[in-house]
Amino acid sequence: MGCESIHKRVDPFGPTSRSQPADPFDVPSPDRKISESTVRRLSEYLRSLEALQRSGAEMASSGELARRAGTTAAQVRKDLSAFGSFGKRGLGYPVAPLIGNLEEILGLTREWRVALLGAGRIGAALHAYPFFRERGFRIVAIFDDDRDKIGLRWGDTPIRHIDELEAVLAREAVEIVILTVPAAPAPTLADRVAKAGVGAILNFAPARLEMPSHVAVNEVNLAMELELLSFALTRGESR
Amino acid sequence: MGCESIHKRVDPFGPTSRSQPADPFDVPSPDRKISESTVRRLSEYLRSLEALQRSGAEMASSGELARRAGTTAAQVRKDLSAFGSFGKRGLGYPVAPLIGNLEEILGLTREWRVALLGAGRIGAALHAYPFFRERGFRIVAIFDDDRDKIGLRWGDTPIRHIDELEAVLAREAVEIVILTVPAAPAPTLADRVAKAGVGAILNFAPARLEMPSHVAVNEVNLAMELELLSFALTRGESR
DNA sequence: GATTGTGAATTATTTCACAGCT
DNA sequence: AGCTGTGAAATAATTCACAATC
Repeated sequence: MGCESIHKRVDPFGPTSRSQPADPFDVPSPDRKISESTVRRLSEYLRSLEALQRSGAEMASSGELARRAGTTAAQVRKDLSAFGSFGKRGLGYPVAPLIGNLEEILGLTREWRVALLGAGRIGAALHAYPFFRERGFRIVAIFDDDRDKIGLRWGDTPIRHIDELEAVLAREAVEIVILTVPAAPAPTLADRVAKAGVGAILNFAPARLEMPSHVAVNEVNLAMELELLSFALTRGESR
Repeated sequence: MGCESIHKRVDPFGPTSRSQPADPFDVPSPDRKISESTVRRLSEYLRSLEALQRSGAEMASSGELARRAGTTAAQVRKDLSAFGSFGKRGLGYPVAPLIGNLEEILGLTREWRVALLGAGRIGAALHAYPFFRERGFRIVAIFDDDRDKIGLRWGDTPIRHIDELEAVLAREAVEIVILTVPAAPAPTLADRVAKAGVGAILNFAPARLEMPSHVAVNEVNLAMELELLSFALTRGESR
């Protein structure tokens, strides 16, 4: 989208790589291309499975998962089957192992080193969002260009000046940058981030970033989300 | 979508209604169903056109719009042609009038009365986001359940207790609710909001809302957006 | 008996290609 | 000559339906 996405252009859903040999949740890399909508649903399944686990369930059918994730049973099975055979016919999917499989597929079994570019309100909200830590997204650097903010700390992490961007991204081995700056500086900053070797950008600035295809970009446009509702209300009024 | 897209379930993209007779930007309501991805792109075109207008352009070709919005010329023409013939063959689309047309299509020519449900950091960031005002999304009510916050004001708007939800939604004629509460209370609150007659919900809580089909729901899941990048990095590493 | 995994059928979306204006 | 608007073709995503398995 979501879907898109629209916006949301994550290019490198390209073909396969080799999976590590001695992994408790060895997931076969699929040969067919995985669509963004499939990955979004996998993330929903993971959320649903965690809820199921909390409520004590050990097995879950594709129908149950579909109900919780807001899709169809066939869709659930198709999505999962792209990565392997995780279910038992007649019984469903084992909850705990499937959580492990999905974490493996989504790359959530390791820690990701994240930098926040823009220490404004959205940055602050994201920094405080407990989920990020829980899922292994660790904010290791924060940047801003406001001299008044430089040197302040959010938690343990000092706010550094944008001038130090390249040096700190390298030193901290940052892999993902979250861009929460205004639209105007966003494209230039994104270029610098990409040149510094960062492989993924989550962009909250209402600006389109043109990036080399090896950089994954995901756009979150809050304006657009409201406009979508405005459109729905405008057309839906008669129903 | 995104776009495809999971999450982001805005149902009522259903068929047509009558358009008002004496409108400066009378846009024919299309008969075919409009997909969410199309609406998302329309929003991008609007953004691109505004940038073009600022740089003094009077006409824009589908190719130029496509380049800026990150899609193809054919896609731009298809998307726009679903709502009418806005271009001039040989010349392109007139920038200013098309902005008007898109604002009309997206329902941005009127003011929308919005309530914020949850006065935490995400709520604060959204409240401060200047775009909302500019586009006519006016926050007329703020709710929280934290007694310490009740009575505080954000700008002109007092933070009210959730107990007053139904009364204030009705009194303020709220049309859109932005949910920035934790996952646990989200479904119950969404039900109350829907029962109170609100037609659209923008949900930031990581919880699936099951709503009657006349309520448009749009989910923004920040967790998922990062997981998408994690997936891309995990599979893309070899490229 | 229930439920998965998956080709085949269906439906949706995007791209092509070109006739028709300006 | 340049560019739109749009059917037709191609591609992608979803749903169906059923054999295989527990």
